[in-house]
Amino acid sequence: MLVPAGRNKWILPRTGKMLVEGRVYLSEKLRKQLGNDTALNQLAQAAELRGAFGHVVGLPDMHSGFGLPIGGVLATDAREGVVSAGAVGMDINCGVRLMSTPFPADKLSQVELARLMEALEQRIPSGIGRSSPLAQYRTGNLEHVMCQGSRAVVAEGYGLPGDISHTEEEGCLTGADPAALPAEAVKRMHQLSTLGGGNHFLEFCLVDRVIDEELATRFGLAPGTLAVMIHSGSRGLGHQVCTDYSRLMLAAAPRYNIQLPSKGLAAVPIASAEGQRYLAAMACAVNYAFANRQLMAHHVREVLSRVVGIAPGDIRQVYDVAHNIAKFERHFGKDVLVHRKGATRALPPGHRDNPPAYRETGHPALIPGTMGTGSYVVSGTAELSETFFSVNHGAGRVMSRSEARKKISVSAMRESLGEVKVNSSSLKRIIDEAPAAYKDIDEVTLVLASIGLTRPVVRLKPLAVIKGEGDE
DNA sequence: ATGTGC
Repeated sequence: MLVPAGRNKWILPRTGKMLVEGRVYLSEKLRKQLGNDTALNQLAQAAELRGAFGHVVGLPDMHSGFGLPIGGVLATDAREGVVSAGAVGMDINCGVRLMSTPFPADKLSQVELARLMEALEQRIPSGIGRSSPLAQYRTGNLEHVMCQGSRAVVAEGYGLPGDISHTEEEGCLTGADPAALPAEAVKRMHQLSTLGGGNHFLEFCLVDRVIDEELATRFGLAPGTLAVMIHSGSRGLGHQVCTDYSRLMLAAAPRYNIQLPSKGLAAVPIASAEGQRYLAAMACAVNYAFANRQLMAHHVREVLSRVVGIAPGDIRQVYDVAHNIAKFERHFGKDVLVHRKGATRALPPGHRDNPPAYRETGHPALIPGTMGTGSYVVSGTAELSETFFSVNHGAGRVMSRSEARKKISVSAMRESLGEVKVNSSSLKRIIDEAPAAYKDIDEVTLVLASIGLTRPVVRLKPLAVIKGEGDE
């Protein structure tokens, strides 16, 4: 199915109803690992959607998802093209925030680390179905959060102004309209400041390896220091927006003479009333997710200052990026809607959409690895234009959750975690997140770096991780 | 990913 196109690069040729070809970035090893995964079919199907522009992209962590594969990018013509809820994904603005500290990680005792975890667990509920620990965010009257994102909660005292300038879109995607939210979604916006389950986590880590000294310095990441990574999204709200609009798009597509390649890729014209409403509802969920991570970052500051005495102002936000989002951008001289699903934007040095602090360097792109293994901070280069300035969002699964539960034993998982502290007393409840269920983060991250599309900046090593538990 | 499935 894939035709080699140079080192770590493959073409998915145009066949059948595909309007554009696919470009897929995999090492030989990853291509073998992917095999004939349905992800390649899903990528080919996405290329059939009206207005598909340039090429569809499969990133090194790609694996099958609902509609578009996770680790997939689809750009559609902003005027003539469609928008697909499934091409953004269930967890709208699932994303990652990285905070740096000046604190030397080797000065942190195991007792202090345990205390940090305990204190954070008290403040941040995790797992499925949990409600906000903060009364004012359980009222359902959250129009300001939907419309202003991070800014709304920083204004209420949860954060520092620098957090906003160090967040993608400054923590607020334009075009949000709470009136576009489905009734069922409105019922589910009581979860601000909660972590969630699955691959979401809150991690204390160490800036372990500095690969690019100049960029690491510019990003404020000093070797040996303690850092914190928050991986979470829009919780039940985003899930409901995707579910309801995907169903609506499926019903509406025939009215616009749109032939759908699959249910998961249900789509309507961007210009249609349904398309506009989806984008307005999606922006609400995007902003809710930015605010969610903002609130958790506030708790991280409080706990770090209380337990180990780091001044809150010294805990800086490196950046916050979205992994599941659709945004209007300009590429190859054309206005397009870029759907990124399990993909992170990574703008190159000098790009005007960079935040001012990172205009010259390109903003940091955050790639969380698997629990217990490691994560990367990378930066995009000008050559990354061929992926619409997108990089992989993680390591990518090699097994489904159910497969992982069958094949991985608790003892094997415990061994693979090594010294990493885990909050969960029952590894069985998070076994679908075992490192063995994922690809190798080093291998995956180096695919784009080795062909000059990204510059790896630092590798982070986990010290302790908080995960939401599922069922046994 | 998810008050976890048409």
